[in-house]
Amino acid sequence: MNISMKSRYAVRALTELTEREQAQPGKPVRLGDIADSRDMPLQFLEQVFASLRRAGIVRSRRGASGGYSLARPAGDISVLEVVVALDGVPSPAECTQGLCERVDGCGASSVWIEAQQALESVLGGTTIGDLRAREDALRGGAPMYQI
Amino acid sequence: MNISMKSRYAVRALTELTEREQAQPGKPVRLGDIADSRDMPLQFLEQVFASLRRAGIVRSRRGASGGYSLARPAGDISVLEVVVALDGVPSPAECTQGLCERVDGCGASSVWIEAQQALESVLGGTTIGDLRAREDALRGGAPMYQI
DNA sequence: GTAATCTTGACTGGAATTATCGGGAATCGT
DNA sequence: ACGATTCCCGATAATTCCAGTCAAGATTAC
Repeated sequence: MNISMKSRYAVRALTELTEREQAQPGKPVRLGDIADSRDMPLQFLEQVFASLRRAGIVRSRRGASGGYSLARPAGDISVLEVVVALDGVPSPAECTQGLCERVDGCGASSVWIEAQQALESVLGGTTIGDLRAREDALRGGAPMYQI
Repeated sequence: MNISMKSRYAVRALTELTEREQAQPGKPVRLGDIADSRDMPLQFLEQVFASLRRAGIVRSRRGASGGYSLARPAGDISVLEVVVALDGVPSPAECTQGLCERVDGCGASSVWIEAQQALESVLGGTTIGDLRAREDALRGGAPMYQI
């Protein structure tokens, strides 16, 4: 169940990235801006985004006025995918990865497997786009559009 | 917070304890027997069972021909309860414990909370008695829980 | 060319995990 | 009473993992 800071930073950062892309479509977003606006260590985020890029979740453009963009629409990127890219498949116990301590007659492994499936179901059913929408809702009826 | 070896040993050990109690009701089971039969370090198990005793899951009897007994029927002991006794509430991210890094406008925390609830639902809905029954099924040659 | 930005790998300090050790206290059979 | 057995408990060691930092390199815009 190792959902580490990497994954959590990644989810927060991707939500921020989505927001900024919506504001200025097509323009890459600097990692420094994301780190600043959500108070995350920049150099740590660099590690995180390197993994996200290898996983095909974001695209990068180097050099001046470079930055990161989503490789796909935010609604097509599940939280599970992000977690897998950074921490691997979230499993409450190693049993679920075929490394059961006692292969024969271990009734316990079934419950860990079920737990893992439940976890995957929740994380796989939520996208970065969903989280972006939830943040809008949390911000109290979108002050920009208030009458 | 992870599901550590302590919790996994505990679940395995309690399943074994249940089996042995069914074979010889009323007789305390030596920890050494449990450790031997499922290949777990005895002194580590002692730590585990100290926690289980404090949590009211098992009862102990000291001295020669002493040992441990279940404090309640195996069907009334949930896996969640065991995990909580050893590792605390299993939460995929600290957000869920009221320690969100960014309280205001963090849409991400909701997904971690949902994940935790799913986890608790699975672990809370399975008892040691269930696992014991599953082992019987596995040994009977009818694998019910394969993926 | 120069500045901005991503890319990569090594490194570190601290914390958590997984035990191990050594003795102590209660209990039973004889 | 006595000794074997078993649980009980605190300290400690070995290992691994995590979160973050550092430093140098590659690529691009201007």
